[in-house]
Amino acid sequence: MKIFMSNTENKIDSKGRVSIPSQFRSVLEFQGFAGVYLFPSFTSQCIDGGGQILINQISESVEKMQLFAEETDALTTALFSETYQLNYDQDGRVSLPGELITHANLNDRVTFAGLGQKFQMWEPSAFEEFKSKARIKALENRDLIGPSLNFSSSKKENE
Amino acid sequence: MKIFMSNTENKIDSKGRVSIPSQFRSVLEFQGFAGVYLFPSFTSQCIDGGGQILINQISESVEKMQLFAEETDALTTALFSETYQLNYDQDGRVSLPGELITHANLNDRVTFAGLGQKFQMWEPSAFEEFKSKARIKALENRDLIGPSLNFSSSKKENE
DNA sequence: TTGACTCCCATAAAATCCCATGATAACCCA
DNA sequence: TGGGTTATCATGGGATTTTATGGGAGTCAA
Repeated sequence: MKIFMSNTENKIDSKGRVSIPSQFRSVLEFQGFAGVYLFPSFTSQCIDGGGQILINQISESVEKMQLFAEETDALTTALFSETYQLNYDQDGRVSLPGELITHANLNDRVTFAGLGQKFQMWEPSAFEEFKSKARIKALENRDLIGPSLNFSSSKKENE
Repeated sequence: MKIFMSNTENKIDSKGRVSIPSQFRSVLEFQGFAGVYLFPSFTSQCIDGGGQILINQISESVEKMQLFAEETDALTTALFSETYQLNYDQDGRVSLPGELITHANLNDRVTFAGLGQKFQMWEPSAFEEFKSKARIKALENRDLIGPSLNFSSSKKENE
């Protein structure tokens, strides 16, 4: 299973285009669609992104809901109305909708961060800040992760 | 599976015409019919819309109800008598029936919002209001959605 | 014949295609 | 192992296409 990992900082050019990192593209295309799905994160000032698998998971979870219920409308509005399907061009670039740029407070650079089945796009300095906090949380919650990871023995390596 | 997503604000011109967003058109045509089905929303002051798949879903769910004849008639009347099948022209535009314009309280602009298998048409400022409420409801109901979304991680951010 | 609707064309803005460049990484071969 | 060649990638920018929108002209029915 291919997943999104590592992080890279790319430029947003004068036309508003960004290159999707080539490693991410290979994950996306492996999922069967040469494009990305992007939406404002519910919890952070960043953009959440993923491929066909992520969208399928979301679609399936709402498929069985009632057709004409206000709750359904509210949920699907939150999920889909701010989600953008962007095919990238042959150079692997997309142009970001203004709504997403605003939400993530982007200027001319953006950091792509792989999170496994999805990824995030951050204003670079905001990402650095988030990352250092995430590291602390990860250490606190390391017992939530399966035994295959040997965090306890590596504790000392953090000097 | 192609679905309706993202949102765009389009103009209603002096002849009462509106462009169906091109991404929506590609979903509709993928369903085999170059037109839209529109009807007043049951629960909100907006227009519900969709393609052939949505209409099929509605028909099927009515059939499964096995109601008495009078009840079925009442339901199908309510559902279908106010439903308009509008073919768009070669520029992708339809002219909205007055009844729908009245129901959604439209002036010269309308926001198209994708909700997955259907979409909605709103007076732009009314949509903004609905969307912000929808976001809050979605956060409250985040457990309904699969683990793929980072809804759950937000719990920890209360610290 | 008037109004509603459609067809057709024009236009400006936005999105996309296409090609060029420099930087970096991967490769190859002596 | 080192040095040179090749491939890949991110990025810039011109050219082309698509899209939303305005408006003229034709069609049809009441």
